[in-house]
Amino acid sequence: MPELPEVETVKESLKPYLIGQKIIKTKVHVGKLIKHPSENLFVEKIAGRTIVKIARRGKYLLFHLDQNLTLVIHLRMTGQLLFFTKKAEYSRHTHLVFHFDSQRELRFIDVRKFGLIYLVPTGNWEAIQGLKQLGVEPLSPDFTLDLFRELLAGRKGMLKPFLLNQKGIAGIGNLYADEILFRSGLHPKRKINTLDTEEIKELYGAIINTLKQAVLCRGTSFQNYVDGCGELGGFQAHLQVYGRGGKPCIYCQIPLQKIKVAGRGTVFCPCCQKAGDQERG
DNA sequence: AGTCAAACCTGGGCGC
DNA sequence: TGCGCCCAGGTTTGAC
Repeated sequence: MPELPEVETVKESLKPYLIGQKIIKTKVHVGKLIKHPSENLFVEKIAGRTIVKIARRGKYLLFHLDQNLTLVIHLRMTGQLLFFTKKAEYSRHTHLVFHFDSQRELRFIDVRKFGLIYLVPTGNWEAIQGLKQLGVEPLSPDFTLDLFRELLAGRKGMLKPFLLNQKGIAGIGNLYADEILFRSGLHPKRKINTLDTEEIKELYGAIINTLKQAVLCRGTSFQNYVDGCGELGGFQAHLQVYGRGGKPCIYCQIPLQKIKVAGRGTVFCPCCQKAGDQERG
C-alpha cells in the first residue's frame, strides 16, 4: 500500500544512489509487469540510458533518463524498489533487475505482481492513462483551499471515494483516507454536498497535515513497505484508525467500527466522525 | 454522475 | 497437518 508518503520516501531514498547511474542491462523475470512498450523493446531502449532525475507524481515514480525517455513505475500494493551495492541473493519475488556498473542493482520486488512499469518519451503520458489523468499534488502550492472548494463543487458522492479518486487529488490511498477523515472528524460516507465551510477547511487541513506528517515519518510500514534502502517507515506509530477496527477510539474510547465503503475496508469512530443523517455504520 | 462489483495476485489467518 | 475459504488493496473496466 505505498501511497504518496511512501512513494515520496522511496524516491528520496533512491536519489543519492541513482542520479548519474547508467543502466547497463535489465534482467526481466516477470515480463508482464512491463505494460509499455513490449518487453523486448523496453529492454532494448533502456540499455545504456543514464538516470538524470527522479520525481514523483501521485503514487507514480518517474525516473527521467537521457535521450528524452522516462521510466515510470507504480508499486501498487506490494511493490518494492531496492538498491543493492553488492551481489546478494535474489529474494523470492524479484521480478526485474536494473544493472548498473560496479555490481550495483535496482531490483523490483512484488509479491502480488500488481506493479506497473512503463518506458515512455518524457512528458508524453499517452500510454499511461492513470498518470495522464492524475489530479493535483496535495503537498504542492497548487493545492489551495480555493482549488479544493472547486474540486468539491457540484459533487454529491461520499467523502471517502472522493479522497481515493486520483483524478481529483493525487496520492491518497485507503490508509491515509481513513486517517484524514478521522482527523477531520468526518464520516467516510458523509455526502460531499452536505459539508459546511468549516468542515471543508477542516478536511483541507487534515489532508495536508496528515500527508506532511507521514512524509516526515518516512511513510507507514504496516505490511511490507520499506524504502529504497530497505529501511522501515515510522508513521505506523501515529495511526489513529487504520488497522484498529474494534479497538477504542483514542478520544472517546468507544470501539472503532470497521465497515465497507466503496468496496474498501474502512475504519472510523461512530462517535467522533459525524455522519449527515442517513448513515449509521 | 455515482455506485457497485469483478478482475488482477499471493500470502496470511481462520475454522474445521 | 492441511485443506478450503476469505481478506488485504490500487486501478481499470463494465453494468445498472
